[in-house]
Amino acid sequence: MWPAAARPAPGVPLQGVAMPSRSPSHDPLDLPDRSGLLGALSDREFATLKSALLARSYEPERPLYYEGTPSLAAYLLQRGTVKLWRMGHAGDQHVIGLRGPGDLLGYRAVMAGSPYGVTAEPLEPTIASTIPRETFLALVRENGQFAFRLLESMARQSLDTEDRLMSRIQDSVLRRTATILLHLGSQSGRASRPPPNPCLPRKREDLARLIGTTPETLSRTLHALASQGILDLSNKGIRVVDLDSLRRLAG
Amino acid sequence: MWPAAARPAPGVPLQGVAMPSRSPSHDPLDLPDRSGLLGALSDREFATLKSALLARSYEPERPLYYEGTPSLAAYLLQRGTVKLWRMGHAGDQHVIGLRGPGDLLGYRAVMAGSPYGVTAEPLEPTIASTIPRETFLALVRENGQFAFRLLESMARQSLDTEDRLMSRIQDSVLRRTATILLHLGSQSGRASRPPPNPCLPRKREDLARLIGTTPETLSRTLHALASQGILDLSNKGIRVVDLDSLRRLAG
DNA sequence: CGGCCCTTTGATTTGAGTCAATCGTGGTGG
DNA sequence: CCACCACGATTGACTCAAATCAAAGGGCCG
Repeated sequence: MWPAAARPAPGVPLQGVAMPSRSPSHDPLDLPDRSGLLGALSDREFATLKSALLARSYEPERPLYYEGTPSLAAYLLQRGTVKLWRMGHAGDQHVIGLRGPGDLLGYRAVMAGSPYGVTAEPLEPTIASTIPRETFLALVRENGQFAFRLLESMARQSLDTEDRLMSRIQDSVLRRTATILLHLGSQSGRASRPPPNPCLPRKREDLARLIGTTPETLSRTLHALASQGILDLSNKGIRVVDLDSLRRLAG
Repeated sequence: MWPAAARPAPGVPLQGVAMPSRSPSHDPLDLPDRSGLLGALSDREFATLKSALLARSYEPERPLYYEGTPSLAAYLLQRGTVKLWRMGHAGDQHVIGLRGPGDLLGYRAVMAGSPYGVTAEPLEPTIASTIPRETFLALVRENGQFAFRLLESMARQSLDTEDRLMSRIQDSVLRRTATILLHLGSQSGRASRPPPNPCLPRKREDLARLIGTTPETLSRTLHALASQGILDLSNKGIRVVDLDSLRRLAG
């Protein structure tokens, strides 16, 4: 069903599979809050939901759920970053998007009544609450405002995903590389002036997969950019030298 | 904003811009019915909606709306087939999907509050009702069941689109061709035994864009399949001869 | 009959993947 | 302290699917 590499390695112990309960109110990150999507819930609904939730922690690379498996629940991400990817025929990963704290995961499959369309894999230690399928559906059915917000959210994400996939279909590796470099560079807050950008995957392979290419091709692309003085690849770290040229390449 | 070729040609008169009202019950195709998504509406809502609707006919190749323009309305498709496509950097079309009678168009952009993500272009003479943005949003806000059905529908379409785009990223033209042939063949109800399949775009170029390739490559692929006795390309119409082989190729 | 499209066929190009060899670097143990 | 190893990064050579460019073929309709 899923590639061996992605399956939980039997030998590796799971740390903190069941989240120990924390102090109930002083660490908001560990409890769902009502900002964002959940803001539409009434007090009663929120209370009901909380009682049905099962908060867990997840280790990096141990997915919350797997593409192709029955969608038994939605997940409310409370802490950490999760990468959503689809498996290629050769078992390779195609990253569809990233999600962060406050995001709701897996609800699309739940609403469609289909298996999960992606695998949701934490990039770092992550905490998420499980919302069982029926609980979630009841919530949507009974709360029009919640449904409305969900619609807005799903519509935006759908457009966003479509953009990302279209880019992979029609843009050259060079252009996609430039785009990612720009995107990842800016997203790290105060830009990439401090030489090593913490947001860029350290390994070439990870960056390559994010762009949707191979390490070899990425290497060539990066060095081509470096030889034009657009990047600086001095050991450990990619630094953008000529931001304007990079923007031009990204279109 | 959009390519000149796709913009409405100013000189061509629109036939039947305002749909004349027909006998109220004997031609259901020309009036919105309450099957499908609209089934969730109450009598009152349905009446209100009908009074707000503006039914129009559209000529082939004259889009209902254009990618990148403000999403002013959703459209209820009543007759005809509409192709949804995104523009490539070179102005080329990338077909995202097809929609038929009963489908709701453009609601994703309306819900997201963004410009349309695609261009909706009729493949044949088409009739559709315009649902102004605010009317639509009010409907969704006030009718939880409608919102719920919309969520289900959007979730399914989103997964479907993602599948289609992923397939374009990682499958060969041969495989994609086989898949489309299968898909379009079965979707036309009582299969493709009557020689010409009405659902297949009659022009090679449209089919090619749907598969995500060029007419030249599609022609080669089709004839390769024909020479293996899998297809019959006798003039006017593609007929599937060896369904099993086609399934095998589609994976 | 003669255009006009659309389709097909042929020849060539090309971007990127694959396979394979080499290079660097940092960690390890002798 | 240094040789050596392991692993990732780089470079090179080759392959390949599909796009592109270019040139015929058909049909169909006025």
